[in-house]
Amino acid sequence: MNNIPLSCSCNGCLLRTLFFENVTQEELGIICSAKFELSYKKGDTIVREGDTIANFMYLKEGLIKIFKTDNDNSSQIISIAKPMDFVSTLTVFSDSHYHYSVTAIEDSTVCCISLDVIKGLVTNNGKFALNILSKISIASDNIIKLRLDLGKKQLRGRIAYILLYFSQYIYNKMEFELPVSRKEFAELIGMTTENVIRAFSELRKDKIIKINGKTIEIINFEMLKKISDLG
Amino acid sequence: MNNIPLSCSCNGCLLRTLFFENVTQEELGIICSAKFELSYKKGDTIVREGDTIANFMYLKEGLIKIFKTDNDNSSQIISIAKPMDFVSTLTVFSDSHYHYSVTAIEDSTVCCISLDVIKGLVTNNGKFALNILSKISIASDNIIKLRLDLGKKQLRGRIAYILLYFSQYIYNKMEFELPVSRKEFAELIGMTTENVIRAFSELRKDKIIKINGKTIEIINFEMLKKISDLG
DNA sequence: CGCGGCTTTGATGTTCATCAAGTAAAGTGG
DNA sequence: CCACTTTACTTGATGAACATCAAAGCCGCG
Repeated sequence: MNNIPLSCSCNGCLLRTLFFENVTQEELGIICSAKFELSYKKGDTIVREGDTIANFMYLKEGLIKIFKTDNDNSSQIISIAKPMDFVSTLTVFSDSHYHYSVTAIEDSTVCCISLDVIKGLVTNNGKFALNILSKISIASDNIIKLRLDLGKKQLRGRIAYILLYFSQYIYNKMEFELPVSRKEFAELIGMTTENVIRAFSELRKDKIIKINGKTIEIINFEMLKKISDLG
Repeated sequence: MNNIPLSCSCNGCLLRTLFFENVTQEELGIICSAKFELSYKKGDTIVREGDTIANFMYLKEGLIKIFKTDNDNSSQIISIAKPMDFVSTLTVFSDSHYHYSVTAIEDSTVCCISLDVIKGLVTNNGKFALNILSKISIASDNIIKLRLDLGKKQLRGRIAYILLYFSQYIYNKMEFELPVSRKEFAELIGMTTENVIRAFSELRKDKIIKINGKTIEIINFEMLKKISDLG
């Protein structure tokens, strides 16, 4: 009954444990032959606001930003997604067109499965449906929590919060390459580029972080956490 | 095969068209006997952050606020929900406890169905599952859109935006009773009570709105829309 | 090599929070 | 029902936080 060719890359893929725990071997065979992977270089556009939604996409490798462009040339970054996160944003099941754009901020690999195939699975496999519901809810709630948390902090608190987010949630290291420009950082926390830079400089002068271009090292974690919590 | 008693209130309920379009008469019978309605007076707590989630709840009548309380005694209002909207917030399918609190801001009626019953329907009825997925996505996306829109505006823009939200989305009238206090308005847009009042006064002086206590009348719609759009 | 975008710092003005103080409204207990 | 307390509302004055404008150095890329 195992319909997956041994050569299929789905066999060793971590994403299986995320979404496809509850599917039969037969269903996995369908997914495996229907799926295709796309690679993107840093800076490449993966999804453009207004595009028709055809595929269910999630991130296998890399890092992406989900954002919205305004009439003028300013943007708001909604969230940063890491491997195992949705790419397709939340409107996959509720609209035929994307509400937001997605761009790779590191070299990335995206796994795509036709939305029709996924909808077929949801229709025929109740456990899969419940699992997807749960995953969608978590993804939404994370974004809402991010926006609420940022909304009640001011500049320094927001900066500290996002630095900790990168350090703990994305890289799990005290030293890391900032994957976004100062401008993008500003677009993520809703402040100006200049003030992001100023806050960085202050944190450096106060010996809370070390900065070398895009490389950030957290040298006073406790203080950074305090600034994030109180500020 | 019609298992709904003619006396059952589900028969004439608008909520049926929202969630239960795709269920069989038999399934509707199950829902009908499992559901129960709860009434709340203005100011009553419907859900408290941290409570165990037992029911799938949506608003039949009234108006509610979904909010989060901080360690100190300040709150952030996440959104205002009107009839046909979710009450249970988004974590129903992803966590066993509520992340947010819900309070009635007008006399309200909530329809409750055991979460087990809903999960059973999702498992056995694929079309129902897809419909729930779609509704959950829309609810999430609306909240995210609200937070993003507010985030890029300043005081006057936020005030105008929310006034239009009440006028157009909730009441569909140019004159309405503001369902929230000045303090709650401030908690919704993330500014202080004093500045909300000041902005109201300015809009009144500029003859864009009339204010009489909680009664608001929009007398220059175009200008209010311009303020909302531009900032 | 030079252009454009990113980064950095400083100076200036706007927007907003905070503090203070007073009025109005609404609930509470005798 | 009235005195009392509390909560909501309102305005002004002040300072802090932040955006904007300006200028200069840096870097990558055609």
